[in-house]
Amino acid sequence: MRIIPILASASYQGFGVMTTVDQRVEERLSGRSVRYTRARRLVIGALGRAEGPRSAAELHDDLGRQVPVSSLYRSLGVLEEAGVVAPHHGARGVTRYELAEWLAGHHHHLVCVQCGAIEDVIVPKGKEVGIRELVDTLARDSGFMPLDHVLEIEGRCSRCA
Amino acid sequence: MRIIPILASASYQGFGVMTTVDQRVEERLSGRSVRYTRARRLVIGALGRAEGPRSAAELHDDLGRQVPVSSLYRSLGVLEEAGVVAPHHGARGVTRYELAEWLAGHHHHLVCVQCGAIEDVIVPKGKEVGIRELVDTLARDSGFMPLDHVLEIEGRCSRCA
DNA sequence: TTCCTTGCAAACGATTTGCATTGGA
DNA sequence: TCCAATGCAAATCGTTTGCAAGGAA
Repeated sequence: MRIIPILASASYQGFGVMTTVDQRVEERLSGRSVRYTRARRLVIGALGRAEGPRSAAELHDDLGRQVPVSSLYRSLGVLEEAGVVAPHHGARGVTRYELAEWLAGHHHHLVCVQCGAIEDVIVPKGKEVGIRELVDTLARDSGFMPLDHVLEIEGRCSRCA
Repeated sequence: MRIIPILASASYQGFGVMTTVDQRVEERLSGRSVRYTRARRLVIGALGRAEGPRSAAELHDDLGRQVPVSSLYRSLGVLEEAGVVAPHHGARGVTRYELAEWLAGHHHHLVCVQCGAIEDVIVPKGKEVGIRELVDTLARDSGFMPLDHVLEIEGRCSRCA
């Protein structure tokens, strides 16, 4: 989520000055009696540094293979349950995770159909409001209760073009 | 894709009167020297009848288990390669397929986070133009070559609400 | 102590593939 | 005819889980 420096930075959304992602996660987890263990901290750190959603295997590499893949799956599961990370389902049945929106800010995805890489993008506020209204209308008209939305832009990234 | 009767119907986009999905697929495949076999016809028929993307397992049921799952995977692979169907990656590593946009018309998805069901929706033309412009801008600004886009609206469907 | 987390390996489920057989242009 | 498509079973690959050991409260 590094692309969104402003939203992801220290003081965001009512958290006082100098509240880091790590601190906000810690607070949320303790409020739910969920331990913020070493492995979980490493995962949050890696996701905070990533440019987009990461899979368990990718995180395993990102973290220098010091955390076994099965533990990553378990950590990701707990963090997802706690609403700290959110899953994204991509090609070849791979699930990638990213920090939840209250941590990373609302954004959309550029998905490379060639190499599978996913990059985050943010939409200018004005446009985003338009999208949200559209989403609400479409959902309501179908008796659907909208919770979130993502605009997935598929194409070829600069490297694969 | 049944939700989009007008776009999916007989005469669409420059194909003469009474051109069915089946005929258009036949034409496209023969133009590429790809056989339109019994299994492939059944798959196209089932997708044409579906309300949204279907997985290999779901198609297996839809077709009364007369086509083995492995054959469905192979048919879907060929049809995807030929640009006749398009994949959608969902929860639990399940890939669902739908007719490509030139057959089904451009649309978006309502994804139920509870049961995983996906429903197609179309956006009024005016709004859709706005989305397309936004997509082009966002992609270009990131050195990305946009090919397609889907607005995924996640929420709870009427049955799960 | 007591409950939660971790690591390893076995289990699972979706998808892919090898191979012998069948089918379509 | 003759290569491509199919069916079945075995193999893959991402992900989940059982179980014993390690940690924190």
